Amino acid sequence: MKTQDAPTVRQRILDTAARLFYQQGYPLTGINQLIAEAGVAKASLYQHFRTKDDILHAYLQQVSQQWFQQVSEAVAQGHSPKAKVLAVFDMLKEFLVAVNFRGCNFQNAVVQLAPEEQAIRTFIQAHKARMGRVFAELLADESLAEEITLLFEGALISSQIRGDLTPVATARRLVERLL
Amino acid sequence: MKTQDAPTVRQRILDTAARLFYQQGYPLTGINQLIAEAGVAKASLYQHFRTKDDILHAYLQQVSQQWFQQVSEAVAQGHSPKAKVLAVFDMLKEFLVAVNFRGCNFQNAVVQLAPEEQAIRTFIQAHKARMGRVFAELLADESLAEEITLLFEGALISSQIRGDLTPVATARRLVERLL
DNA sequence: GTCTATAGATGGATAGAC
DNA sequence: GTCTATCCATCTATAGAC
Repeated sequence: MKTQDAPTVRQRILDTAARLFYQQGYPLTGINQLIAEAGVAKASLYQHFRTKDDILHAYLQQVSQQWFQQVSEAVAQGHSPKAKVLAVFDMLKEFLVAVNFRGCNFQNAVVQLAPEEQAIRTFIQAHKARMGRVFAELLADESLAEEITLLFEGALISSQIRGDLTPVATARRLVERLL
Repeated sequence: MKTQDAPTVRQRILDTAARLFYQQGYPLTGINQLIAEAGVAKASLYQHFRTKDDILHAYLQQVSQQWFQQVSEAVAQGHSPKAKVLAVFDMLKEFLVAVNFRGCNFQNAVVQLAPEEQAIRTFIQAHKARMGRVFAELLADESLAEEITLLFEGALISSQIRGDLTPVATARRLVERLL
């Protein structure tokens, strides 16, 4: 492995892409702005990524990894299945405040995708399926886990639209009653 | 009122915009494609709308009106509050199949908005608030209505991501239990 | 209302020099 | 890896002629 300092450039591109794609949206973020803010040359970018779509894919992979890192930390805090599930909803609260209610990276990406980008759509489906499995493994009740996943998704998009935490509070309240 | 044939051009633009914005997304749909498919001249378009944003706004207003038309038809079919609420979820099923799981016009729009387009974001919030009131008036239970609204939103986005109806079925099942 | 022409910016992507 | 120059397409919007 001779890639020792290469990660620096690639990582700077990915971090900048993560910020811009999330704040402005994927179609509204141009390559020119991306390289300007990342401080890399255009030729360097195209040495690490073949297309803009490749950057989107790599960025989503990175964010997915970070997301499940946060999820498992939240799960570790609860001392019962019920407490673990509720801890995930508490994590969601903190997350939304931290990102200023810009919603879910994956929901946002799927909405902004062009019809032909099937590979990325598939990746997002896998991410969401994995999130569903987190609840399913905690609860050992497939049907209940589906309901909670649905409330989680609803809380994500609704809080983004409203710009406040009330949907998460509503979801958490109902989850507590269901468990 | 001298506007008797003017609606034709304006309406053709709006209908085409509705189709393209919904299928391809707002940023990915260009004015040039819009006028080409609507069969109007560019100068004509700018006679009816000041900016592309104005078209988005008018399109959302039109779709919102049509949406609540469908909702009240669904509500009219039920013979009890519970049946009326469930009828709305049945309507959602038909809607999603008809549009091939492209999701909610308003959720999609809010995700694709640039940060500065506050007026349109406000309109979408009002649309969703009105949808919440539909459930609230049927149930006379504010907190229960919020939960059902949340399940509705979750079913919308989840079915879009998955590309099937299982989230709506899950939502409907839980709603039936809650009522 | 239509048509064409064009402005002026920006899009993604490539090539060559260093 | 950097820089600059450039390709061609597309973007929103305006102007002028008919």
